[in-house]
Amino acid sequence: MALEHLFQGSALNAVDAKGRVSVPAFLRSVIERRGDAKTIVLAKHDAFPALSAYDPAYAARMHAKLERLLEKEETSAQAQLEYQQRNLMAFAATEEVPYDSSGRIVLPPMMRRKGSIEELALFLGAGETFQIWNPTLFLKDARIPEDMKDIARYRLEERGLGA
Amino acid sequence: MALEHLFQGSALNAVDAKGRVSVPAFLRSVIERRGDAKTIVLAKHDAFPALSAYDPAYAARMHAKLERLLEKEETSAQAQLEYQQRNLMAFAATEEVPYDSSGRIVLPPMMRRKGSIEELALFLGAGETFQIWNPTLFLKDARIPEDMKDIARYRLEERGLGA
DNA sequence: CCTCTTTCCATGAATTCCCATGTAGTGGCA
DNA sequence: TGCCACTACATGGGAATTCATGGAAAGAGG
Repeated sequence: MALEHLFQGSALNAVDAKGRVSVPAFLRSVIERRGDAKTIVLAKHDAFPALSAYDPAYAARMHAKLERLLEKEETSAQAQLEYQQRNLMAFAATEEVPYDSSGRIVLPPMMRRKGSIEELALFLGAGETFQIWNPTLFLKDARIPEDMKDIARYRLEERGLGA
Repeated sequence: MALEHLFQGSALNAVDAKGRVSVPAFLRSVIERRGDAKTIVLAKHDAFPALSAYDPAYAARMHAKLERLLEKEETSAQAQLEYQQRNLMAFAATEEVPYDSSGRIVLPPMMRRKGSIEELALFLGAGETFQIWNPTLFLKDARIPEDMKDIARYRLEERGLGA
């Protein structure tokens, strides 16, 4: 996968009273290069108390991969069930949200809660996907390297917040 | 294959006294992008006590797929029988229902019963198809991952129901 | 004529769209 | 090199639309 199609960089944006957030322009440009949808897919991150986000084309590839797996493996009841579960997680537990001409999405209330997002959203590029964090939780999480936290601190200072 | 336009997201809608339910707008938009029918096809889900639903175009593709399977293994009488059964299930055991201008369908009584749907219908995107559950049964089913149940619980709370 | 079904209208809430503003970064030009 | 338009972005507010949902009216069938 070409480098110019990977999500990278970081930004800290405000979430307004209506739940709107600007998706950083540098992430949007990657989304639009990877496919031409002006939409992102949101999911609860499976390891962190944050959200994971990606473009619809990525979601479609995940689906295709699941289907191929199912057809290969013998149709044991166990394999069938696992397929059903993963499929539900991949689609029912995610939400596709469009961003408007100014690049904003509205964080669906459910996602906002699952990701514990409050008034600030920390965007972090992660290659095939990117993450959206509550910066406070990010700084608290013991699993996050100090260097990464420095980035978050920098973004907070830049805004005159944090300290 | 139509990798774009997959069903995703979740919603909990009311079923009124006449058996009417609003199909969530985000699912309708996928249906109409996949083909231009304002109709959904309902079937009993083959693994869960719920309904499976999709667009007419998907039904047609399933049929084509079954036919191809048959031609491949034409020699086997066993395969013939399986084909007949699956074809019957795919068509006789399904109902196609149109939704009106406000996006509502009337759940056919038989389907309502097969899916054990009462006064609430939980819609879950599942990629090529979506599911319609009685939220109570969903929460009871041991095969459903806890993360998925959280979503159902959230949708119930949102409505001031459940816990 | 009565019952069941489908169509139409009504409404409140939620969501989307559109325009306005501040700010920062870019490049041109004297 | 210092100043000034110009543009891209993030953000705010309010207006206009859409959505889910209830109920009434109209139509079909027995």
